[in-house]
Amino acid sequence: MDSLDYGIIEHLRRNARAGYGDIGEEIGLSASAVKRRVDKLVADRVIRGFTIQVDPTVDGLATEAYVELFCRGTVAPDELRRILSGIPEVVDAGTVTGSADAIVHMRSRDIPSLESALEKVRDAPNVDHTRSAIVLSRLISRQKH
Amino acid sequence: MDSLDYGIIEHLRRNARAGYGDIGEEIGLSASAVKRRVDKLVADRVIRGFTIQVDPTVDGLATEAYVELFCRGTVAPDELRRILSGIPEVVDAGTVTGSADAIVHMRSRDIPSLESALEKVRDAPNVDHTRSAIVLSRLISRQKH
DNA sequence: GATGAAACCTAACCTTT
DNA sequence: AAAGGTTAGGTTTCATC
Repeated sequence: MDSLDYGIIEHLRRNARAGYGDIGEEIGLSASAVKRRVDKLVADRVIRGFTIQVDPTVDGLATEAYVELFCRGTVAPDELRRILSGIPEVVDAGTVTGSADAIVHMRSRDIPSLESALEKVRDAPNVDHTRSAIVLSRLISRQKH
Repeated sequence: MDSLDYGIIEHLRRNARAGYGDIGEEIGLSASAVKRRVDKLVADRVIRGFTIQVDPTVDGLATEAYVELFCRGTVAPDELRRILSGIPEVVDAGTVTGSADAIVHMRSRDIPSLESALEKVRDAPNVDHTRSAIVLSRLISRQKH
């Protein structure tokens, strides 16, 4: 991971379909050298995948909530991860400092489907209760990792 | 936007570098038909961009927090957006129901840089106070929209 | 959907450090 | 050995029909 790799990642972030030649021109390498580095970055899982950013309305996932999760006793992060990974509406989650054990960001089609996803979260073992804040209007949405 | 377009989007989400021929094989279209559709999806801003998913540790943004934002009086969402968009550490934010006015997801290098970013949020006009929950361990991180 | 020229990807081989 | 350049082939893209 040197500055050339960072340059490649930076370029691919802006345009994942860029040609190796184009990238090489920017950072000062030949196309094949760039390809070798990209292949290595993918093999090393530095680059996790090539994807597209899509207009959110296409998914019809217009309803969002930030949910605080309160557990009974101590719950292992791995167990929480296992539970939450089975709920597709969970976009983002982490254990946190403060009175809640975790914060879960959920995205769903509408309020009823959000509610049923929330029930799945609440029905998990050791989950005591949740506190939800429904998103009224999205302010920032930056595409990061 | 018919089912073929959805198929194309689905395929490109999994692999943004897929060839038009490969995509066409899956959905039953010729390579040129796929290219025309992809070009149109990009022109119509349904596809917003082609990008990569990168190992988060590469960015060195290891510290995260969910911050509740409490404002004085009423604050227009547009004003909040203007303020928050100037703070690069803000990954994600939305106005919400409940006692807080907004929830802001921040990502930063370390605790000191998170703190200074938080100060920028708090120093914004009409922001009364904030309540932060620092992320201890990331549980889920799904690449959506 | 098909065609053909231009661009690109890819792997093998060579050079340099 | 490790990393970049060069070349040649096969494939893909892209404009046109």
